[in-house]
Amino acid sequence: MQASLKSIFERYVTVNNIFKNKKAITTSYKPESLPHREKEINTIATILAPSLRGERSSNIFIYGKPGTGKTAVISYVARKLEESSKNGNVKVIYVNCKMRKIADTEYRLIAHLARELGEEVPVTGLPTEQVYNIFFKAVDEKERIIILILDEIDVLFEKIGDDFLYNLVRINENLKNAQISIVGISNNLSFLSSIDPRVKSSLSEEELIFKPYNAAELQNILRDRCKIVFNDGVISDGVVEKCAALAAQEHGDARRALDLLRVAAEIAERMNSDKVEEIHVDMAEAKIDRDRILETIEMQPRQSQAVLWSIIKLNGNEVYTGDVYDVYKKICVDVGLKPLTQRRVSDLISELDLLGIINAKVISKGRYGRTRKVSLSLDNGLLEKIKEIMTTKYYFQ
DNA sequence: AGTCCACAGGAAGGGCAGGCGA
DNA sequence: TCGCCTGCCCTTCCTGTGGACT
Repeated sequence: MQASLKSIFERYVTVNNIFKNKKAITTSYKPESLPHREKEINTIATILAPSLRGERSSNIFIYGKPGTGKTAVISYVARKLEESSKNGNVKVIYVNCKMRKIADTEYRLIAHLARELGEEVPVTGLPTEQVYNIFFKAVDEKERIIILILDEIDVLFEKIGDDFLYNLVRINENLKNAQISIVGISNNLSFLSSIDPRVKSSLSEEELIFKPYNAAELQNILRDRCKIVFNDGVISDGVVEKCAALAAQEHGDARRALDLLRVAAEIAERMNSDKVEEIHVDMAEAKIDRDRILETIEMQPRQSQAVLWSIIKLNGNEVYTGDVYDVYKKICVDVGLKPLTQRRVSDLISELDLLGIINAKVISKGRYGRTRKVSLSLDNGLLEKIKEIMTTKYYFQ
């Protein structure tokens, strides 16, 4: 092993100046206290408490912007509830509806729920009705209360409509032994107004709104976490304040604040610094955005990358859907891809827009038609990096 | 006011893969 | 093996649209 490499590894093994418990700042960490959410915790606990006596509690609909602690609070209460339930008669099932391959179709969602209850359901092949039957049977197997948490429920609704919700909120009518309570979590308040009124009234028997954290609250959250995660004195003055202020600008997102702190500390560690300084937070902010976009682009299917490449090649001009499609067809010939129809390419442009990689705005050019004006939403440094990846790794010319 | 353009975007359905039960 | 089912990606067909032009 080269001497320099050896010294790098040795330094990581022998000294770890910054982190005391790095796991405590990862997304999977479940904190033992949730500052500034005591009221919400108590409210939810009060609503769900009847389940401990074997009675069905009201369904709850929770709304709040990302990073306002919705998932953390409900997971915390659910965990405590399961711990308090004697003979395990309370079962909590948590589903993140944003997860692909788990909850992006009605079949997959119900199959996933059935699997959570120990049933085996094939990935495809069965009629959806049969999967419902398997799930209903598993639920009703014994006397118990099931609390079903559907996180980002609006995402699922957009994909598959509200039939599944209709079936789930009415499930208790057909159960003999068990009862189900549903907790729906959403970032989007208008979601409730777009669902079937019967489903809406059942789903939102209780409603809770999580307000964004302000900068002072975010600072408290970060300071609490710093005590667990970092060694004493490694966080310089102003670092916590800066992370909190940046996250407060983004609708009071605690997750963003913690991410900034974590990445800043990692950068400081990599730079051999004994302390995390404000400059590391600036670098962390740039790195988080950059990594997210690069990772997203690399995960795109080749057709989508070809569309993006055609937009990159046209960058700097007035670019419309028709122009993108013309260049895209040439690129397909160059790299041996079968060109898709304009209709499909139009959808791919929309998807890239949704991912925040490009901006696509529908405009009308009068008698010259209605189209989308497309531009890149990437800074020059990132654009150069993307060009490098696209040409060397994916062979676009 | 009517026409026209270049699409946007919804709906329907084809074709394929993967899987099940008989 | 066959018929049936779902998911996914895609095409085809269609209607709708905003504003420049006539």
